[in-house]
Amino acid sequence: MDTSIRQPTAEHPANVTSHDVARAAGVSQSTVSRVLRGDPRVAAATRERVLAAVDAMGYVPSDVGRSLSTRSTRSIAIVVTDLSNVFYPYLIAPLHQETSAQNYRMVLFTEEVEPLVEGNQSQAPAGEDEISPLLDRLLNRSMDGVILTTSRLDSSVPKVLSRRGMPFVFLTRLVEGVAADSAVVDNSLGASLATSEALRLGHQRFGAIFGPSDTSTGRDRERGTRAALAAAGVELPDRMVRHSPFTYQSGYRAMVDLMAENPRPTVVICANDLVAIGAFNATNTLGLRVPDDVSIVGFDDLPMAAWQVFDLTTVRQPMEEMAKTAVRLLIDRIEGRTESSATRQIVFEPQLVMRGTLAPPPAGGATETARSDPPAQQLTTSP
Amino acid sequence: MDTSIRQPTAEHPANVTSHDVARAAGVSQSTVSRVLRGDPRVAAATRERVLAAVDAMGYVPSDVGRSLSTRSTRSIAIVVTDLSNVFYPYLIAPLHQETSAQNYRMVLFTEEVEPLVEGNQSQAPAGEDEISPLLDRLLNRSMDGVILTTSRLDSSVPKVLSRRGMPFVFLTRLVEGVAADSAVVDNSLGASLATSEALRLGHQRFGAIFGPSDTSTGRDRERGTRAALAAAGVELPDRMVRHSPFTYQSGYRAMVDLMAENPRPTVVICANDLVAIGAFNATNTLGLRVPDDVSIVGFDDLPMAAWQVFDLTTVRQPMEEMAKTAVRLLIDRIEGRTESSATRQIVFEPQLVMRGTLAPPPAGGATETARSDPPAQQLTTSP
DNA sequence: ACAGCTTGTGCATACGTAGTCAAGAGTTCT
DNA sequence: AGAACTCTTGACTACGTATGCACAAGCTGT
Repeated sequence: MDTSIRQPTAEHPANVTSHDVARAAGVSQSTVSRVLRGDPRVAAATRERVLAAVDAMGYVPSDVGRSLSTRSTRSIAIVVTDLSNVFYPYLIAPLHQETSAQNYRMVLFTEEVEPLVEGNQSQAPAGEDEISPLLDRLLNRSMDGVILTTSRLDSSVPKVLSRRGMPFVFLTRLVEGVAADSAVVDNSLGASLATSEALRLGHQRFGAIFGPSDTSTGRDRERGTRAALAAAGVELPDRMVRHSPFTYQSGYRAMVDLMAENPRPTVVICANDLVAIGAFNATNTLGLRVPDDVSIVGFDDLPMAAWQVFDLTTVRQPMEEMAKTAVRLLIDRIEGRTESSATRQIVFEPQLVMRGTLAPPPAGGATETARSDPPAQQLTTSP
Repeated sequence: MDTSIRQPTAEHPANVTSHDVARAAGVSQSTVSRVLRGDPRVAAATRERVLAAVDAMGYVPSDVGRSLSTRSTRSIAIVVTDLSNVFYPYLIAPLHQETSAQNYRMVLFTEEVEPLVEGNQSQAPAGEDEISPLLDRLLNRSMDGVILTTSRLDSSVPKVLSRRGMPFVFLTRLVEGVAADSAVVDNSLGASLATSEALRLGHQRFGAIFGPSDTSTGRDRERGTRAALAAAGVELPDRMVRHSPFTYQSGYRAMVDLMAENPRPTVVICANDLVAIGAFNATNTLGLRVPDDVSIVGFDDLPMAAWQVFDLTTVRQPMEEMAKTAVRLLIDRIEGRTESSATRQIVFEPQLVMRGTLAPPPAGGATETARSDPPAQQLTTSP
């Protein structure tokens, strides 16, 4: 009959548990649990009484208690690198939408560039993994599964997750040599679509700002572009190529750099939209007009690609659909709806979105700066 | 001596617990716990033995077990509305950085517009709160605290959190009538800075695209602009004012609409950068030049405001600092470092960032479309 | 040599929920 | 009327970690 056996920690006043509700309703804790889980084996009258007590006391079941008991946290980890990249919101929004719809929670993690700690316990026992802070947080059973969106090709994370039997899915980027479900666009095809269209419009002098070679997106888009050029017998000399991170700044700088080449390219294929927009702004600074002086092509089709001032020709990848697919693949696996052996690789079709930044090359193909030089200087175009 | 009493659920193969480690190391579970928590009262030799077992078995402590025991989850909820708004990455990135640095986890939630469920249990017992799905997830003790970034002024969430004793902080936007820590910029001052500068440059015919009136940011920025204009005796007729959500699209549309007014404003004060960029793009479509034909001012100073093509004059709010401050305020409160009575309202200084979109009005003050009309038509400028 | 202290360790329990098992009360069937 | 059932409920335990308490062993000082 005492009001409370457990002292309520005084910190969070009303820390009502199912035991408290049970006592108030004059039933056992099991019955409270059954009522709340919707178990049919409860008499209607009892159910009413319990629900009344729940309401009166403002009881909210503890998720932690439930997780411990069910060994499921209904939480999904999203691992990204550069959170401030404008690319992410368009991935995170649909990810959140889908996880939420499936009654899962979404937790963000960033994969720090692993700083290769000095051989602390380098002689770890056979079969053991180095547990980085990130891996620790993914493996401490607070997460039911993981979505990897930004793995570099050499990341150890997927390997460890795989070895530990932690469900995970690749989204956007892949890491090879690890069997896992994935949702990606055909990056190589996308890049070749854009490149082929530029060729069709008559471009012969290509420039490219490719992404980092240690990402599958960077590498595959580069491959697609090179393949399309090779098929057309058009060369892409090294001096027309830059590699840079997927950022505005690096796109800007690479473009300034490329435009100093002589003769300069008539079209520049960019690693993604953000890089392309950086490049676009560089042309603005340099006093060059797009597409009159130089054409630009992006990749992703972010909403801002369609903004009037850019009107960027780009390759669309269905990010929303990809994100939602990734969540579904993952939850299927978490909830055991996937035969554990086979992995599912979902590859989406890219689509070329024609807008205003890709047009035929300037008439004559000569550039302004090239005018003062003898034409076809370093050009080795095969006809 | 039996290898395992508990059958390992067969689902996640290696589900090693501290008991397993203890058995392997020949110590008690308590000792394992103490070693891992860094408790000094453990003999060096024992510590070694335990750590060796931990390594060999790849043991990772269960966060759920720990949370249940410590009644702390080290998780912070971030509540936002429109996740795909480009504004958020610049908030989320520093939030994540700081939570991560303080060894907390960051979980994203969205506040759906509460659909006002039909009076289900409208006669809830006195003092009881309607628990929406969001509130349920915030109150189920899986979160140590909450950062509210987008509350509309009429949101019930802060009130309920407050009544339940759940620590929370307002970031960017406020809700009045609820005592809570907050980190916001002085929106009113910021807007008046921008407006005053436009006045100083000679503008007399103002237009404004204000934000939603049910947000503190929208309302306060509107107030600041109106106050500055009133102080200068300059009118802001209703036909020169639009209210719209904080989005690109709505900025674009409102600007098209405003530019059809006759005479049209010589400067348009925008609710934030995204709206301003929408407005900027609209001028582009309409064939108007910025700032030659019309000046535009934003608010926020997103990185893209500095992009060459925009070069947007705007009011900077230190989002990174604000975000990190919010996290610190919250963690102080969670960890009981704040006297529970007093709340801390941190107000940051806005700063006008002069760039290229704000300049003196067109010479003569007459606009092209106004040329066909008698000048000073509806103008009631006091000298 | 003995009281008192320090150090190191294990035992037992709390945290809040889910779910297993058993038991009591009623019901139906033969 | 007794057997077999169904329905409803409570007692109990598992989940994995942290920690208060007790206790054993070693150590110090007089």
